[in-house]
This record gives sequence, structure tokens and C-alpha cells, in this order.
Amino acid sequence: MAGRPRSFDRDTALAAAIEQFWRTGYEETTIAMLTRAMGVTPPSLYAAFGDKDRLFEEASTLYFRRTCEAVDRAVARPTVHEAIAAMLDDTARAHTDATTPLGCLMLTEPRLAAQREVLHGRLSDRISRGVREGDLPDTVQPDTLASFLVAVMRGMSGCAKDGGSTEEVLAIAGAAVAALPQTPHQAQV
Amino acid sequence: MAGRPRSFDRDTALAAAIEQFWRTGYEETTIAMLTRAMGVTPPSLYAAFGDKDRLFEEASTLYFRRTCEAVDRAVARPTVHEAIAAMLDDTARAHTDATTPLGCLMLTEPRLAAQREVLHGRLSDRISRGVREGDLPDTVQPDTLASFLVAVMRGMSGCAKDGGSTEEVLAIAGAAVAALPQTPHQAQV
DNA sequence: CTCTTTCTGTAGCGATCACTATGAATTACG
DNA sequence: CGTAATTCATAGTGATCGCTACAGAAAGAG
Repeated sequence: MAGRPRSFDRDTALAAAIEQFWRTGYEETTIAMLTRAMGVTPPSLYAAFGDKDRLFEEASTLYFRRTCEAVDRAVARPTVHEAIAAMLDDTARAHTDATTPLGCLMLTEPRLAAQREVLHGRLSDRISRGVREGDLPDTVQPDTLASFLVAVMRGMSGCAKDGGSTEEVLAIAGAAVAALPQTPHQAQV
Repeated sequence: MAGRPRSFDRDTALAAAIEQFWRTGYEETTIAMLTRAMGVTPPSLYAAFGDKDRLFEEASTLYFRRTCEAVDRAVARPTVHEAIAAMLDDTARAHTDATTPLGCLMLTEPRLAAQREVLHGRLSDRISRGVREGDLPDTVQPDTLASFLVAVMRGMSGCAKDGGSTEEVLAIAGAAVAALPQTPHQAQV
């Protein structure tokens, strides 16, 4: 059951597909764009990845996994304030990174609401822990603060897509961090 | 130089076009969708509005004018905090209004960055006035706070488009309002 | 070598894209 | 009325959409 071997690297092609979807979104990305970006003809694309929907599914899932890793790394900081500051700082830099498309696929693509829901849950969990540990006043509603943070990151992504500089997106992140509720014992800087 | 009169109301058709672009964005909106929504055949559409680009231009400009009026009304409040709170509250309700499409065309559509820039400028001006009048500490950078507010509103629009409830979007607005810098003489509630 | 299997590029499928040629229909003017 | 002007609906245009039939090419198995 052997046959002619594939003439391209599947992972490399998938990475190119991620970039293309990232740049132009699901709907505006055509198969022609993908085949050009991936260096593959249509039949090879369909044989290796199924159809456009399944390719997007695979691409966005891999993108999501990487994003989650980055979020987890930031969120592992000892205090909530450090965690959120690190996450927003990373986010601002990633959204304006010159080596990748602008903004964030997960935050931008309409059909990835489920991924955003997962992100929201992770943030909510981290915030809950912060409240338990006294980093935040217990008047804070983790769900609400998590929604706020997702909204801010989405706004940062949009700003980056509009051509906003790293400094401008970082400033948005900074404003959000400065906005976090402080516990009474913390100094207001 | 008379001729057969137009059998549809141009303003009504334009309103329908606004709704359609609002719901599905420029790129994903097809002429077929527009003709159906507007109750007009393609030749009539092209005769009355030019091509798809010019129709979108006209539709988005009218949408923008209305949005600006709402923003101006909110921003006219005596203090910056009231102004921003009113604007974000209105925004949250508008984004989840059941009688209109979800979210905000101006904040969502990639090609309307120029309109967002104008909104940013208005907010920046209002914030500058607030700093001059002592509503905000003079450490506040109007540009940055305006960018932050635009980002939050964009995030609210995205949340609404994802199906978020009025309460959830209002909560984001509330979190942003609570985040506004206070002058020393103001009580921290 | 042949046979089977799998991948390759070419070329094209029907559907839909934005857009329009055409001629009948409907008005005002004389 | 007749004529000019304008809009109307029908029925398409070529281009591109996602996707695939087909036949040749490249591998292992015998």
C-alpha cells in the first residue's frame, strides 16, 4: 500500500495556510490564495487537508493552541496584576509583530467565538484565583473582568489591523492595566 | 427631460442597504443580498447608487453621521466621566439592540478606519477639555485614553456580534468607566 | 520488469460574483 | 395624440468561487 510520496511538507503548508487565514480571514481567503501561499495545487490541498472548512479548522486549532500556550505562560505569574500586564504586553507586541500578519486571528475571525469563549474562561479562572489570593478585592466579578479583558484585546487587535503602531497598542494595554481594581493595601501609583 | 419615475424610495432602499452592510460587512455582502434587502433589481440599484463601492460609501457615510450625532449627544455632558459613561452605555445598548443588526458597522468594517480615526479625534478633544477643566488629572494623555476607549468599544461590538447579552456588553462598559482615572479630589467609590 | 497505490498538474465542472445590454413600460412635454 | 426621457425587469456578460475528473508521474511489492 505504498504510493507516490507527497512532494511538500504538510506542516510547512499548514503554517502558510495559517498565515493566509490570519491575514485575510476565512471568508475573504480563496482557495487560489491558499494554493499560492502554500505552494501547492488544488488537488494536493484537498487530498492533504480535506476542504476549505477542514483546513481552516486545522489551521485555527493550531493557532489557538499556540495562543493558549502564550496566555498560560503570561497568566502563570504570581499575581493577577503581573499576569494580566504580561498577557496584554505580549498581546500588544504579537499583534504588531512585523514578521506575522497584523492583529489576532482568534480575536478577529467571526467564526472563532468558541475559542474566545475558552480564553474568557481561562481568564475568569485566573481572576477568581486572584480574588481568592487577595490580589483583587472580592467585589470583583471574574466573569465581567474577563469579558472586559477580552474586549480590550479585541480592540487592540483591531487597532493593530488598522495600522496602529506597537506604541499605540501598548498604550491601550497600559491603560487597561492601570484600570485594574486594586486591593486596599496596595499603593495607588 | 422627464421620464418614468423611480418606483422605489431611494432613502428607504439606502436604509436597507445600510442594514445589510451592517449585518454582513462590505466583502461578504453580495449584490444579490442587497437587491433582495432593498427590494430593487440590479439595474435599478446601479442606476440609483452607482456601483457596490459607491453604495457602501453612501451607506457608511450616513451611518457614520448618525453615529457621530449620538456620540456628540453623549459627549456633551458636563463632565468627562459622565460623557464617557453615557457614550459607553449608549454604545452597549445600540450594539445589542434587537431591532438592528448586532455590533457596529463603523467599528467592525476593516475599510472604515478613517471613520474610526475621526471618532478617536473627537474623543481625544473631549478628554483634553476634561483635563483642562480638572475632570481628569493632567497626567492623562488624551490620545492614549481615546485609543483605549475606541478599543473597548470595538471589543464591545465584537462581543455583541458573538451573541453577548446586553448585560454582558454593559458590564464591559461599566468596567471601562470604573477604570477612568480620577482626580485626587474625587471620591473613589 | 508489472501491478498497485498515491500524488501530481492540467483543465474544467456548476454556481455565484459584480455588473450590464436590451427592449418594454411609464412619465412629461408639445 | 406623438416624441423624448427615464426606469423597469429579463436575461444575460466574463470572471472567479470552491471543488474535482482525469491522466501521467513516482514510489513500493511481486
